[in-house]
Amino acid sequence: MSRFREKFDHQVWQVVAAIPPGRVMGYGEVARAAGFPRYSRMVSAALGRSPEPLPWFRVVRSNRTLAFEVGSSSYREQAQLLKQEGVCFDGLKIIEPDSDDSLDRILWGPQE
DNA sequence: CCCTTGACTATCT
DNA sequence: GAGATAGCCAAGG
Repeated sequence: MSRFREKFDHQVWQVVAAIPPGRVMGYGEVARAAGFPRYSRMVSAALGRSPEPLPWFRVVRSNRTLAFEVGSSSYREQAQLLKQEGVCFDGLKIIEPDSDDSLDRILWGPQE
C-alpha cells in the first residue's frame, strides 16, 4: 500500500467526518483542508475507500452542484440525504445557509 | 514507460 | 450561462 494514499485517505476522512450536518464542502475545499491542495480529483476515491460510514453526501462540486449524473440513483440518494438534513436546492444548485443569496430566490423558489 | 481514468477546477469563448 | 479546453495527479493496465 502506498504511504501517500494511507496518509491522504486518513486526512480526507477526518475532514469530511467533521463537516456539520446541513453544511457542504467542495472536493477542492476538502483537499485543501486535508493539507493536499490540487488533489480534488483524489477526494472521491478516498471517500469510496472509507472503512467507516462517512457523510460523503456533504461533499459537492465547487459550483455547489452534485457530482453524480443528474437523475442517477447516486444523485437521487445524495440529494435526498441532503434535503433530509435541511439543505435547500435552487434547481441543481445548493443554497448555502450562510450565503448572502437574495432572499427573493429563497422565497420564490427555483427559477423565476 | 505511455496511456487512460476519474464523485474535479479554473478560465476562456 | 452553457460548452470547450487545459490543468491537475495518483492509480491501474
